[in-house]
Amino acid sequence: MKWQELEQEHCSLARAMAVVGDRWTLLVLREAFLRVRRFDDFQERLGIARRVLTERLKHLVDHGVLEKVAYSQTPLRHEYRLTEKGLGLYPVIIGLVHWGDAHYAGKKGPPLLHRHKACGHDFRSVVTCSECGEPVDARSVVPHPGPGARAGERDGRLTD
Amino acid sequence: MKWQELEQEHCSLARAMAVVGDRWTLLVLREAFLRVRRFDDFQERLGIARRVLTERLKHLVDHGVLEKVAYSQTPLRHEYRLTEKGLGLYPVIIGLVHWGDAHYAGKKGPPLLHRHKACGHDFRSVVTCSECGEPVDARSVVPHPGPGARAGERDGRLTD
DNA sequence: CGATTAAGTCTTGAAATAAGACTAAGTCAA
DNA sequence: TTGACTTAGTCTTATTTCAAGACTTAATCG
Repeated sequence: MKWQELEQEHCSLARAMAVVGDRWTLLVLREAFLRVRRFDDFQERLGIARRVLTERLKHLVDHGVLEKVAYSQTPLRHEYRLTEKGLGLYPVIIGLVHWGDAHYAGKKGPPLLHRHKACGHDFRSVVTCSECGEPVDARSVVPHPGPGARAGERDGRLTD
Repeated sequence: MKWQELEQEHCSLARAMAVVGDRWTLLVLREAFLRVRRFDDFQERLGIARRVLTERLKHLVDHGVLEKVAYSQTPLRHEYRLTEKGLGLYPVIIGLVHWGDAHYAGKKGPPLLHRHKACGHDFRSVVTCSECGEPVDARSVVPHPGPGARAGERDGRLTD
């Protein structure tokens, strides 16, 4: 399968991966969530090849994850900001960070903590059910075909 | 930056990306969460090049995300199963799926729904704060250096 | 025996990446 | 008004990775 064909895939994860699933994109977004906005800042902090960064930023802008906003008219300069759609990736980012913290932090603990403004505490993210509010993990979920499933869809199968 | 150098990085997200951040790995894990376990099944469902699949599975096994378990002695055959560490990636997977559902599902709705066994409802994942239980989004979080931060760490900076 | 299954390995041409030099257009300081 | 600097890229080249699919190995099945 070619990578671009992913966008045509039926699965939501595949489509999400077509947008954010390459080696660099989530690292670019990490920086964006840390309020990095300018080309050279992304480049320097990540050590990414400039040509690749150009392409990734364009891809993210094309998909509405970032927007290019002028912050100066003379000379004309732009910066990249997360859109609402981009902010919607926060659960993914924080999930990866907390998984990394859990398994790869050194003895001293994680390099970065996250404080919840509303309650003032450093927190871990807990995924809960939108319907009952209880925490959810992989074993407590059963996937099944939804309204957008095609006939013969294999996903959601429960065979074992 | 070379891709392998990511493992040396200090940031938890970077380290997580070194394990699961390539084009194919999260799709392999999606299948694993759908209880796909065998080489040929992964290969066929994903259309991934066999050489690349071999490499990815080995990488995931080396990092303790999957484990290789014999399910037959004669002939000797193995399957790949998620470990506890691998199951810990569920929040990331479900986050990506729900983001994909929100932005890329067709008119009919998402192709796959997720039922919470405990309450019996199809649900969306809601990220909440481990300390106060309230929902959390990007804007309600302030990152700041943690115990594992190095002097001069740039992450967590709040400059704007 | 010959076909089939499972889990890979190997080969080859095509595509993506890393590293860093170079460019364009404007600002600032002397 | 020249020369250094800033920002946001583009371009080039060598290296690495990937896609596609043929081939391999070892055992079972009919």
